[in-house]
Amino acid sequence: MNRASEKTLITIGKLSERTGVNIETVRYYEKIGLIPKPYRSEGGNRLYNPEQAKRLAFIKRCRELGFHLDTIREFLKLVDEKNFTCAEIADISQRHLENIRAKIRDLKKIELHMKDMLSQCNKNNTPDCAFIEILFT
Amino acid sequence: MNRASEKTLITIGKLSERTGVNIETVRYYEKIGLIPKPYRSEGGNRLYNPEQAKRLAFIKRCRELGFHLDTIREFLKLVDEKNFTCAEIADISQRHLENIRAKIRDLKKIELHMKDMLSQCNKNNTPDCAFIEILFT
DNA sequence: GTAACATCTGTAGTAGCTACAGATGCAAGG
DNA sequence: CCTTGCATCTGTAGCTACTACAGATGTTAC
Repeated sequence: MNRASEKTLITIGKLSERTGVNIETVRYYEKIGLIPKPYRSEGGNRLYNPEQAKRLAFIKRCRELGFHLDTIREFLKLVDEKNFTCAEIADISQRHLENIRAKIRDLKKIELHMKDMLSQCNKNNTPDCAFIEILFT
Repeated sequence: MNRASEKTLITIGKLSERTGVNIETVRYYEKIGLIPKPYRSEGGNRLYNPEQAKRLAFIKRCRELGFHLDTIREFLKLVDEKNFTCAEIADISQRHLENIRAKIRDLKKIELHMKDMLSQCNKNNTPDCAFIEILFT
């Protein structure tokens, strides 16, 4: 650590604040080896540099897109080893996109089914409910 | 147990087969009190009657619609106690429908974002990937 | 120096299953 | 009657991706 990097080191609290990733989650990512072990202060508190913050932000964005941690791990490995091609990344992402589309289709089916059943309900204060009827028989 | 009911009792394997619910899952539902404890054979094997099979099928259908076990538990309690109104059931279901719609909206946003990023990829066998670029910076 | 806050480690809990291990139950064939 | 082989049994541990503590320290501002 040189003087310049010391200046830019931040605590886990600041890191969490800036990336929007929970402190506990940051420690969890470290534990499972998704992010490297950070520097420590003399007392033992974690200290992160901008590079590590960038890495965490990347993970956050991938998570928001619904990627599994294992897939993110794969992305990071490829990037770290500078051993990836756009075709390869695009392929993984394309498959993920298909999964998302499949999920949307599934949910739409459920939505339709729910809507349909609810439309058959009288919504009265009586114990005759089409929704329950349909599902129970 | 009378002679008639004895005839219709089925093992957990048959129950699983007929309802499409995994054997382990049936035992899990029993453990968490979602389904009542079944009869047992002299040797100790579980035996189910049609009523219990119907209950399990109801749970299965609710799960397929994405209801949480806690909600299903609530449904069953209301039905068991014959203490429900259509309005009440419809209300719970309506809220669930809203959740499903919210999920669909979220997934559609992700789909769009993914599609957009992927369209910027050159898909070459080179390590310059728009997808990674966008997420890393 | 001390109060107040941040961070530390380690463990246990969440949902809804699933996957064993190792011991029995049970039904059919010889 | 006995064996073979499949079905079930109990109990525990694992999965994903976190989250929530407890109880002990680090750090900072006054």
